[in-house]
Amino acid sequence: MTETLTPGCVSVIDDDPHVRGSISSLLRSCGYEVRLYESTAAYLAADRPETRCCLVLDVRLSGESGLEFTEKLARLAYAVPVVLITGHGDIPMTVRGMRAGAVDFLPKPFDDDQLLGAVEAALLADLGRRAEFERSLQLQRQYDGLTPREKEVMALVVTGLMNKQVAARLDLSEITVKIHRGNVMRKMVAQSLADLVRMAEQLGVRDDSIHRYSI
Amino acid sequence: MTETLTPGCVSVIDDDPHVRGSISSLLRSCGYEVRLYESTAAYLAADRPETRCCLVLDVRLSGESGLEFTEKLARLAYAVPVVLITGHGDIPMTVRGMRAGAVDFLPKPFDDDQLLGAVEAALLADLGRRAEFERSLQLQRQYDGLTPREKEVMALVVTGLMNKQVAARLDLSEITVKIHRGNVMRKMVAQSLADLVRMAEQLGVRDDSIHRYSI
DNA sequence: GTCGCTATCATACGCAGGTTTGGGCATACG
DNA sequence: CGTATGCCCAAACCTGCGTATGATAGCGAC
Repeated sequence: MTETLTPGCVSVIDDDPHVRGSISSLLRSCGYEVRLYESTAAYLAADRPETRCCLVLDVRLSGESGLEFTEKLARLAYAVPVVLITGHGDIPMTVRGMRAGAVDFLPKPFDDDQLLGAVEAALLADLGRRAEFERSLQLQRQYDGLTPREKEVMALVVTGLMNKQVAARLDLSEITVKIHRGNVMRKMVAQSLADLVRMAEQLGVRDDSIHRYSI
Repeated sequence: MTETLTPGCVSVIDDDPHVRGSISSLLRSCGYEVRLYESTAAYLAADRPETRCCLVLDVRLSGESGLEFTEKLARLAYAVPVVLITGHGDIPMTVRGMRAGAVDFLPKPFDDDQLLGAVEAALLADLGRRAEFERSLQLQRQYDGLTPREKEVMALVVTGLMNKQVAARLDLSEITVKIHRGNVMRKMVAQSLADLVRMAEQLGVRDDSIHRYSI
């Protein structure tokens, strides 16, 4: 019965071998790739899956708690979607898990369909997140290729300053600003100022010394 | 003991008069303005507070459930932060509430401090949300003031097209595009193309007929 | 019908953006 | 020491943008 819509890799972290086994057999029977870990440390030590993936994580673990780990993951640039499961859950724990960005929070025992639904949602979430992450990584690589001066010029240009104003602010001649600006456009592979502005927005690049009138 | 950091108005919706009364006295003693309702319908019928505000909402209500109401609120442009409270909560209910965007989910009975903390967090959230809402409202008003043609020109301009290209796409002469473009800048109160691009981003204005190479 | 708004276009001027060519200076790396 | 890189500037040139000024035309409101 392989009716999986979005195939992918599910990493299961649970310190109970029996739980790992039953979840594993369920997911595998549906066509998912499954990797099993007994602790968050073991998971971190392993390689990341290349394909779409998610995490099924027990809240109560011997080492680091599943909640703490979820919160830690949320602080990363690229967070894997997490499905939390627990045998002894309560409402405050659920609140904390969901706040940390968990896709779902399932109290044991749960139906097969509940877990499958949560895993499916998590893999679907990873689809979009992964694409966005790749884009922002590429953008960051381009931005890192700029020289310090070019970054300064870019920050001022995307705030809407004219070359003349940029030159005054950086104590340069206008022609120099034009050259830097041209370099920025080429290195960032921006085909228009509008493009560059959107890239800067996504990178969080802006001039701190200016108080903007809008946004 | 008025040690409130962010004063504001708390609307309490609970069908139990006793609960309303006790929550009310607690919040009032801390300096909050409190309004009491016995149903979501009664809340909707009343005026919205002008100041910073939040909602304390019982999950189990006689009419519309608190969860449904929270989900409905979340679909609005400007959603009031909600603190959910319940006497008979479980984990799936908590998951649903938090997914709907609730700030907190408190099982009864709760400590005074728990409610106060949640209300404080909700009011703080409303601070930022309210400012952002005002800005986007203002922006929308300006955008609505554009003529259809001006909106078309704006959409193409912020994607990075030159006047010449915009003219070709709309089958106009370049000078006409320039005039429309000037009108757009003036009506949107944008001081630079960069400003206009950011405004368009926030408004969700973009040209659908073009496949963008980035973002 | 007249007023006002929208939309269209033309000519022309001034300013801003962008590139090329060419040059000078400092620093870092081998 | 030579080379590369980053940074700076200038003259010249082309293109694009923005704004007058002026003119025509359709359309809805009063």
